[in-house]
Amino acid sequence: MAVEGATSTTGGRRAVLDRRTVLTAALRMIDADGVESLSMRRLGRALGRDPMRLYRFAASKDELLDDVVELVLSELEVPSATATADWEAVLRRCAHSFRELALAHPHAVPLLVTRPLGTPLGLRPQGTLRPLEAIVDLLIEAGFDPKGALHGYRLFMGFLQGHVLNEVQEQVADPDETDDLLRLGLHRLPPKEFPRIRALAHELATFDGRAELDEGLDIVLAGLVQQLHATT
Amino acid sequence: MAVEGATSTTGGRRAVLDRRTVLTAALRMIDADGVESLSMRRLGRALGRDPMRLYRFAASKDELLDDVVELVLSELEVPSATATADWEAVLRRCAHSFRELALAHPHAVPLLVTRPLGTPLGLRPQGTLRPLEAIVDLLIEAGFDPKGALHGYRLFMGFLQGHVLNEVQEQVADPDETDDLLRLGLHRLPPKEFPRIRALAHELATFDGRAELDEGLDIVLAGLVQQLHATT
DNA sequence: GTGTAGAAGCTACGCCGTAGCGTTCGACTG
DNA sequence: CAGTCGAACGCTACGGCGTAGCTTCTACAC
Repeated sequence: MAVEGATSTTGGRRAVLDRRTVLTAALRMIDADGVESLSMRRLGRALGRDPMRLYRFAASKDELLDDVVELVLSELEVPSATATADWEAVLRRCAHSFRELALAHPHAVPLLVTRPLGTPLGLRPQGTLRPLEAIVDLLIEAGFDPKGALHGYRLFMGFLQGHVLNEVQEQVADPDETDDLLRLGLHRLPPKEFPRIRALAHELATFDGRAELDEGLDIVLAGLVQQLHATT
Repeated sequence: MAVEGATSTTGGRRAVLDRRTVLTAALRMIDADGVESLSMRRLGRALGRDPMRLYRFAASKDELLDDVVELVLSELEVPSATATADWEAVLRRCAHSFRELALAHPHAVPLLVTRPLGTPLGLRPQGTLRPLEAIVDLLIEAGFDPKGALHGYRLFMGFLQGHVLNEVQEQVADPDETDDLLRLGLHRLPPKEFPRIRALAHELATFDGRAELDEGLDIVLAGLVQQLHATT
């Protein structure tokens, strides 16, 4: 059960514990059983190491969680300096990349949206700030003034976070049940008070996140385009 | 039943512990010191009661947190059944109410966006579902078909959550510092890699959440109006 | 009184994060 | 070669956590 990297020399000799190994093991643990299942002791056990060893790579559990967020975000496809031909297409691509990341690590989503809350910008892991830098750069390159670019980033990223939160909520109470009302547990809601929700059972059960993301992107990007043209 | 719900200060006699008292005390604790400062034992101590007593009102700490979310959301100004002529204005009002709620309880925001994630719709506290019911009702009343209304709700609420997450992040590293770069700790960022962010120090430091919410609402609501006209 | 139901409290178990300190071991110095 | 040193690693312990199980208290019905 011990997760080990490449054993270097002698067969019985374990490789030196490595920051990346620790973080990926932590992420794997979160992916498997959720954030609250991750403890320093269990992570140590999974790595076959003393839990205290982990403090070589993160000063505290909080910092380790921040680093996990950085690890996840490192997979995000972010606008690069070269591809600035069509900034709308680039943002679309980035949005879908973010969505796919969230779907690949649904249990990490609470971390993604929550960890930055307590930490001032400058103290966050730098990998966490790359999307901000890249998108603001993209928008300025596209003609926005700095303030407009920042607002655009916030609108875009806020919308994205909201969408992902919506989509990851898609939780089924009883997957074996075929009736939509029962699948979502909606039968427990008093019909007098929640007629609309109950009537939406089918729509709720057949949620197409990808299409809805594009739908939202249409609106958000149109808004940004209009703001761009209004200021120039 | 000898349950006297009176809040009266009955001289030497303590009032019977009450669900609402427990939840408001929990919320006060979160407001004061953040979510992770809330423990059953500390909450019990704050109420002058045995921690185990709290399990009369919530089956677990998780459920108690869900109930705190419900309590916070109960203050949200949600569209009422009395049909209002202008649904856009109602949504605007609701959005600002949500924002004010978040600013009043910034430490509870992680809970607000995070708690629903693990729980199927039908199993969530009912107070949590009232905004969904009300807004979908409003949109259908305004002419959307059910599916469109649901999509509209998701877009609206997702945007709102995103905005609030953005605004609550507004954290200052060093409030005494006058220089914007230092206030946000941005001086730690390597200038070569983060030129845009560093240049945005002033814009970041002077964030007008209210105005930016309205800005975003303009875009989102315009998008909804257009969708409404496209389908009819 | 006596019974009873609900409110309140106590103890204990197995976890948790992490401070402090000791041990092992490979590589380098002389 | 012996000696030194720093990094990698582990153990123990402390105070706090969520909560299961059980006992005690109190107010009222009879």
